Amino acid sequence: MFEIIRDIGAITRKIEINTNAEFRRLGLANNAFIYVIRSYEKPGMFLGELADSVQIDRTTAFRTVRKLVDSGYLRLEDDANDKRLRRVYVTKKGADVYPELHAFEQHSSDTLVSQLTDNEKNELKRLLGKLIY
Amino acid sequence: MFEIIRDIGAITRKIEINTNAEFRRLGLANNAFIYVIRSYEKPGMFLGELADSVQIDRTTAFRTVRKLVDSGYLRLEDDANDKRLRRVYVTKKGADVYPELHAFEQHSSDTLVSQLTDNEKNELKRLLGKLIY
DNA sequence: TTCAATTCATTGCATTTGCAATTACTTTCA
DNA sequence: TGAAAGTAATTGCAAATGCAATGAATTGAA
Repeated sequence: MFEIIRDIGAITRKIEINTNAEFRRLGLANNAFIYVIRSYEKPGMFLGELADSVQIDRTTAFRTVRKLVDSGYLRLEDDANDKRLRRVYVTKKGADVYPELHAFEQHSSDTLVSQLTDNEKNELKRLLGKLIY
Repeated sequence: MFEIIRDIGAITRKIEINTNAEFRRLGLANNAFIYVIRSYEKPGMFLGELADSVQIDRTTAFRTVRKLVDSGYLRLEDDANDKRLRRVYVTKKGADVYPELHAFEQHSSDTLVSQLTDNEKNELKRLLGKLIY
């Protein structure tokens, strides 16, 4: 059953290479596009929460977010109650680029599952949702 | 359907972090363990072939393999017919460590699919095999 | 209520990464 | 055959990465 791990590892690396190449022109390579997408969809996550949600090392995530703040895609806001937390939001620039990012993600996904029937697509989604990691 | 891409990305990153932590003591972090496993199972791939089979950048793969040659896990052999090619084999040291590497991979995989029935496991494997990447 | 354990963000540092370029074959095709 | 195109391995270099450590804030348990 280890083929599952190998398959998803290879798929992930291939998609990351493609997507980073696609968004390098926007300054969103090195998986930076991920943070813009997630912050748009769920505004106000704190840094560690955001990192954990995509399973990226917190220090790497921290530095990428800082870069995205510098380049104007994201902004940070101190939490009112817990002084440790800094919450992440997209700026207008981030919101403006979201549709393009998401469309490419959608396109990558469509290509990936293009040989599956609709039933199989749903089944795959369901099964992936049951995985424990 | 983009959830599929997100799920497998997060799973892959999480598993890589775990596995790298596990095999750092053997000098096999940074995905180095992957090359030992693959070279053991399919001896004689040339460098680019090995890199492509796991979807890792060829230059990164090249440097990792060189490190593994230096540390005694792998060895290279010039191809007899095509002078460009260098084929990769495990050494005794590499072969000796393979069972442990594969057992951990097996264990990670078992944990991942532990909430699935046997039928679901087989179905997941089948569906992943149909993906285009 | 106090102090130990936990959880944040952040930094230091050595290592790794990967794009772009180079060199050395090999293959193709006119 | 011979030049052009394609495919290896390899290197240069700037940037990214991630483990380990730090300090500040919060939580929990006695």
